Amino acid sequence: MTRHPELPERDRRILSALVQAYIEHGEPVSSLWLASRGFGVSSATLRNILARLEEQGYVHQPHTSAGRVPTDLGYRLYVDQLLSDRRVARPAPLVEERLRKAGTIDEILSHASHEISRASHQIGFAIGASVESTIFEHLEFVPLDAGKVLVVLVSTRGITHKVVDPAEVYSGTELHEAANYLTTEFKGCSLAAVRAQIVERLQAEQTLYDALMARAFRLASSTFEALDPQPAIYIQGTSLLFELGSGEDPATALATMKTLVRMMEEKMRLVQLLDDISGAGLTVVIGSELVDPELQHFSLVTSRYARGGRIGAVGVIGPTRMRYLRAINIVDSLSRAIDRVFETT
Amino acid sequence: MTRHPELPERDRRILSALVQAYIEHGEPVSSLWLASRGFGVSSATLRNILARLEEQGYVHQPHTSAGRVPTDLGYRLYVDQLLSDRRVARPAPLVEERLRKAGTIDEILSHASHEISRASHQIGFAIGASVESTIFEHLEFVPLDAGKVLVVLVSTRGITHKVVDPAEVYSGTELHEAANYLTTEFKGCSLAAVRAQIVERLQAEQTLYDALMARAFRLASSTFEALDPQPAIYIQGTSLLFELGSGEDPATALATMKTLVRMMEEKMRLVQLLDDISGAGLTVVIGSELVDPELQHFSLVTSRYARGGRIGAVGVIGPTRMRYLRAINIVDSLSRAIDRVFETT
DNA sequence: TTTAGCACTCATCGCAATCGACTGCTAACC
DNA sequence: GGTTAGCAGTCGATTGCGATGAGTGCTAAA
Repeated sequence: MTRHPELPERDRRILSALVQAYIEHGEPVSSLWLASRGFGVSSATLRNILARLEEQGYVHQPHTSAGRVPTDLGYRLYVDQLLSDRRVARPAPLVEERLRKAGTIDEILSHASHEISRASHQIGFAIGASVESTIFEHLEFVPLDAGKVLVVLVSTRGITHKVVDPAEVYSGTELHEAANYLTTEFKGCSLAAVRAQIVERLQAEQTLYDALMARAFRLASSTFEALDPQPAIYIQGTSLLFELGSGEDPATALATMKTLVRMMEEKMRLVQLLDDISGAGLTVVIGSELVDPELQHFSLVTSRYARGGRIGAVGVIGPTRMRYLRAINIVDSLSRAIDRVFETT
Repeated sequence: MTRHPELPERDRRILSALVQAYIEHGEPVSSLWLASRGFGVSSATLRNILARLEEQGYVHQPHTSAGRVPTDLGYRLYVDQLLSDRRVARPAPLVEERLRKAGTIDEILSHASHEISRASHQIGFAIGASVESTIFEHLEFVPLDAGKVLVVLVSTRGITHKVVDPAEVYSGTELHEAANYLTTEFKGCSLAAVRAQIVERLQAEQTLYDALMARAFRLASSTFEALDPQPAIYIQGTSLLFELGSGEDPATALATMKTLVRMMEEKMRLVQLLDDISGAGLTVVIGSELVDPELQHFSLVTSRYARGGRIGAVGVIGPTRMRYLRAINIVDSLSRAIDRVFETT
């Protein structure tokens, strides 16, 4: 995992120190400041090194008489170093316990995103599986007043319900039998497959040799036709938005908030973004490495999980100048916790 | 509804024009500008009048050589005048139709808040009933894998579900019978009453002359014990946050956003706030009239609804400098639409 | 009571001077 | 060759100041 082999060890240490300092204080780092941090060299030497690092594209000067700020490439080297040096994240048994107590997948993911946000002081998110990879488990029809029917659908994604108002009237026992029939028929199939099957069989209705089944399918169709094809996404930490902006000038902070609030609303864009990030396991994507031009100033730390038939991702989104070490550890330990919880469910 | 009787008609007209101008342009209004709007008097006269209005607390000067800005009292007079002159809001049949299509109360209120936000370009909200005023309708237990049970609770508030993992094992038919028993037993009671009854009967378990009922109550207890005592609240329009701030200086806009984002997170505070507003029907509360010191610069336009056993409120929150006329009409027509929808459900 | 005229106030803008935090470069040094 | 002290140079940030102009309050006349 060690890229950038051309860079001497000392330069690399200095660059890391610079990145850390910038992350901590948010101001351009000067040669004098670095010299005071005990590298055994003077500020003049550091100036030479910094000039070289700038030539190589790792750092950048906002203006001639200013210190240096890491570029995305600089962050990249810093993060790569973190990832290669890193020990396995210490487990967080307390958090895992709390996740385990949450019943449905929805609740688990909601908790997870909340936990990530709380610990990282950034916006945390968790994303579940799409209909393609969600497995149908159970269906139940509950009669309500006035001929309406409550449909309860249980799948690996969790439980969803919906009230439908069918044209025909169904008796209580009929509903019960229909649900039983559909459950045994489709148990173990993906939701997408179930939906396809239902459409298919309805179109060739004559093949349905039993009136009960025909009615069952008509009832089921309204449940499955409107299934959201996108995976659920949980986002937490909107209130931290304005903390990230503190210390910087108001106009920048405002722009940052705008972008992120818009992102939060356009959840689908975030889903798309995460789909694009192909890497398995823990991944860090920094600023310009993201395709979306609006997100040039943000970084994404994500980790996929895939256990017990459930797949998805958890992660953090924040400014490129974020505490990567902390974020990486939190995301990693959370995704491991989710793995374990799903494994034993 | 006409307060401030001491104010001459002409002064009042001028004040209204000033408020409208300020709402529209967001800049202090000068005597010259007002003179150009055809009151038949010169700017000098207007200056005299404005000086008097300032003395009476209706307007305020940011600094000596600036125009006038309405105070909260000024807004109050303007709004009172609007309310007394106002015709009944024109109905919005399209919106009502859309609301009617939404099945559950949750969906109706969610739609309503969204509609309010969209139409008013402010943050819209809708708030439902608390457990005290929600009526129990129906209960269903659905067996899942590994002894877990899905509890589906239908009430006037909508449908909620929950997975419980009971210590005992229940058969499918037993669950069915238990649900039927509990449903017939409690149908029509408020959720709060149901909860109280269950606790009571469990504590005096010996009075339960039937093992089935005893088990049914134990199962039901876990469903009802954790019922959220607070009413549901739906908030929409967060993305409009930054539109309100545009045009003003970034620091102010940032502060505004901070406050509102925090409000959105602390939903309970908003609920409390709404409870404090006692007035029936349409109410406008302006800036300092709100107790909360953080909300000094915001106004609230709300309207209660109460039909078909459901009570609650819908409304708009925005800066004191908001388009009151528009907000009032929207909130009023929406709350009437909700009234009608609930009436015929 | 209204109005014209006028002096006065005060935020805003542009501009020049100053300050100071850093750098880049050169020349000496190990 | 790498390192360091010293110094000139750059450029953003801050400060001070005068001009500008929008808008008021006041006074005296209509």
